[in-house]
Amino acid sequence: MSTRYNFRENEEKWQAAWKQASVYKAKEKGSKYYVLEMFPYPSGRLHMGHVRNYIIGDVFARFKRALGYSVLHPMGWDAFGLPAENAAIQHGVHPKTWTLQNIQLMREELQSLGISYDWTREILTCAPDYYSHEQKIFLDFLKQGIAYRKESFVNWDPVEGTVLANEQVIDGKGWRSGSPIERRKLFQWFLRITDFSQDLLDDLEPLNHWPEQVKTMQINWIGRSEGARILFSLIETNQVLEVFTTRPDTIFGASFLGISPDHPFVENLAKKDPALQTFITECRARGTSQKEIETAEKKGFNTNFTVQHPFLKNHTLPLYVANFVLMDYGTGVIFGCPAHDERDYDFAVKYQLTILPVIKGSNDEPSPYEGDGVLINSSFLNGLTVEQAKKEVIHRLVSKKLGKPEVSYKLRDWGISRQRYWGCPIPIIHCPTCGIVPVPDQQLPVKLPEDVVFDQPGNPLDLHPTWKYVACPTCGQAAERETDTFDTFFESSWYFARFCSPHDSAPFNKEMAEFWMPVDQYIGGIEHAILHLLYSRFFTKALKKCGYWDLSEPFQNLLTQGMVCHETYRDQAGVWIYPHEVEKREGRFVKISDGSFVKIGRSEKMSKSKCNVVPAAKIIEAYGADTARLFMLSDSPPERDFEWSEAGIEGNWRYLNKVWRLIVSHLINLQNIDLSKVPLTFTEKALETRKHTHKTIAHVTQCIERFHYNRYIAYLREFSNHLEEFSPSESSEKWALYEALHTFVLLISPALPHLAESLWEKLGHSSFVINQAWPKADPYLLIEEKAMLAIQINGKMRGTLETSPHLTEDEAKELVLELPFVKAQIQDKALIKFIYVPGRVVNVVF
RNA sequence: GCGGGCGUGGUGGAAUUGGUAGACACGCCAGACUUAGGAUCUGGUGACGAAAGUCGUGGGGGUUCAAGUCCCUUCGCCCGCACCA
Repeated sequence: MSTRYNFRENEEKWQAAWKQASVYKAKEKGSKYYVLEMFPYPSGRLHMGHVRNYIIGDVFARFKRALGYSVLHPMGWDAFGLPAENAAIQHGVHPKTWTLQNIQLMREELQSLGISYDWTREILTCAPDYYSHEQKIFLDFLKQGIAYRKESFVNWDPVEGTVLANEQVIDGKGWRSGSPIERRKLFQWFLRITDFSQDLLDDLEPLNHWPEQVKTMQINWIGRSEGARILFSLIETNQVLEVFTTRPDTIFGASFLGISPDHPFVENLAKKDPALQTFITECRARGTSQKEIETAEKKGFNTNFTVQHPFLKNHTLPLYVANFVLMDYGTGVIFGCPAHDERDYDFAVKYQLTILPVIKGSNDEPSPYEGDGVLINSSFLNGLTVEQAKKEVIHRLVSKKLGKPEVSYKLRDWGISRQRYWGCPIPIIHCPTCGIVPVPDQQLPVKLPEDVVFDQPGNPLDLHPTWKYVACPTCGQAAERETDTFDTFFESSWYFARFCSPHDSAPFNKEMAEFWMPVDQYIGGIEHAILHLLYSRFFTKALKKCGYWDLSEPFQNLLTQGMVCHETYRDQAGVWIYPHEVEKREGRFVKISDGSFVKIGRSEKMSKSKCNVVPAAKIIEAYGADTARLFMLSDSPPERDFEWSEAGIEGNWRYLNKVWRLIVSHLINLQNIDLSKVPLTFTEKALETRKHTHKTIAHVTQCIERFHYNRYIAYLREFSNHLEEFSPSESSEKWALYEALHTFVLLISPALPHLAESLWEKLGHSSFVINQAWPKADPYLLIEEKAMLAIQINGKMRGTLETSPHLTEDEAKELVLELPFVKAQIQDKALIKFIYVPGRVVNVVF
């Protein structure tokens, strides 16, 4: 009898059998459960981060299937994106070829993991069959006023003559050219996500099964704040500048007005002021990323204009152009109150502006003081609290017609134009006569041309010799196609809907979508906490507005999983090297090629640049899918980072074999008895095993429901340790063993589906274990009659006492105070307190 | 800079949400067995101590009969910041 489990043979066998029987095909009947993992970008090979994500989802999908749900568990490819174009530039391979090859490889790897996907629903976002639908969706957005065009900034590389992604801007310079980047304005398409700000905020609250931190991040991102809009008139002209502030109460501490360099007023002014023009150019000599803008040194430019203070006659404030004032937030103009705002304070110190405290805290706080307090130096506001003062100022502004209350959001409209080839073409035609003309429905899809070249800077679509030249659909005159493509977040904002009816001629079938949606359990990386999830939520609402469905939120439950990390290694020269180039010899790590010592770095997120990646395919090849699955599940809870190690995978491989031996070696104990009859009485030993079996069912079920997968595996190990030592001597014990082994195999099946099938077969079944119902724990076998009571004296642990968990406080007191070690400690001192938590702890305080 | 997290033995992590810290493993140590293996089995393993015991959940302070868990403060690391996906 083989003592080793042949994973290669068995995994292949069961994968083929499942496929043959179409067991994972989703059917629209009964109670549905939609499990979705974030689909991958086909970057080349499946990495451990993907593997972890899909295994987490698979365990849950299999569990729900066993509980009797109709499960939808699909997979697809987020196939448009920048890396394909980079590959085209670097290696001369066409983005489509590169992408499809990657998908082919990754699909095979994914299938070898034995994940329960319904592959008949596979989606490729780069296929016209997918992206044509989003052109339709875009045109519907346009009709509803959700899509529009405006000018906005991009990262411009003046050497390459190309727009760069933020990722391609490193320290303010282009990644290839090394040339300083400038912000340049371009007409681009936007989606009015800001129209949904309040809905996106309000609908977050009932999402009880989303991680609190994700909700908090989204709330902060949307950034609702209540404040006031205040009008300031310029002394020198009769113009008015509008300021949004959340601190109108500090108006008497205002010492300057700061205006964004990108404000139209400033741009106008600069036409006649070369010095200001130079200042603006300086401010724009960096990328568009928020981090870059906010960490830049604070700089100002005195316009020599002044504005009238709304409440103080003969009091004016200087107007500075300030690089830290963002045009995208509020009105692009602020009033600076240096005594009570950090940034204003720094600015005032630099430009020697007045710093007048107007709020007094309870102590003498150092400037700037951003806390609560009582108003001082503030005319009619003196003595009021901050809250009261805000109300009063707004009231007075309204009566003077110099302002009004206002709610503002940090959330900005979503720019979806990309000046790139490998994306979905925006279905718009620019006509010199008719202007912007949507491509008519019957002319959809606008397909991406394949005959493009990447040997010159700029967008290959724009440079294509013929593609963009078309007749205007309205007047028939010569016109040009829009050559920008969609942001690839567009594809991932509705793919979950497409999965419900992936071959439908509409973007999705309403009936099907309303059957499967919302996604019951969504799983993906925490790095998507804001953008992808917010955009998908927005799309769901926008699609509702366009009549696609009657749904407001796409994802009922959300699990954000942690990253997969690995130790990093460097050779003697300090060059990063891969784990497979390293070996442990006599307790030290050496480079296999030359035996030199290897420097071990700390564990970091697996990345190609640090060479600490372990390819999924290699692991599956060496240990099999079930071992990889087990390791991924057993070591860390899903939401935490996962530490990949050679020792870890080895240990789990050994456990797999242990399970195999456990069942196989017990088979002899199940012979020659009638297992179909439940015995009327059980020996104490049999009963103990039965209790263990049912407690394990209860524990495991709860652990899986709560995604405590590492504890799920821990309970299985504890149970198998028990079963290893169990040797039945009479028939009720044999029956208890039979029950235990069958239950064990059922319980491991979501985690180790191939091994479970093999063992199920060994136990004499010809059906699939994955089609079996999930076991139910017998409540009578879960009852505890004994509890270990912890005895504390003055809060310190001093011993334990085995008792019934149902003792009354008086009974417990009587028992505990008679214990010798308790008596010895108390002696004749008076008892002050006796604390009793039934079944858990007593604390004797004297 | 702004927003959100995390921190428990040599290692990954447990700890019915304030009630016996270290479940379950990995590693290590000792032993057994053997057709000498990437095998299996048994025992040990938080630190200090001969023991009684003392100390222990990044550091400091606090609340409580009782703190890994709650509060304040501090340090370190990670994620996101709107054109990577």
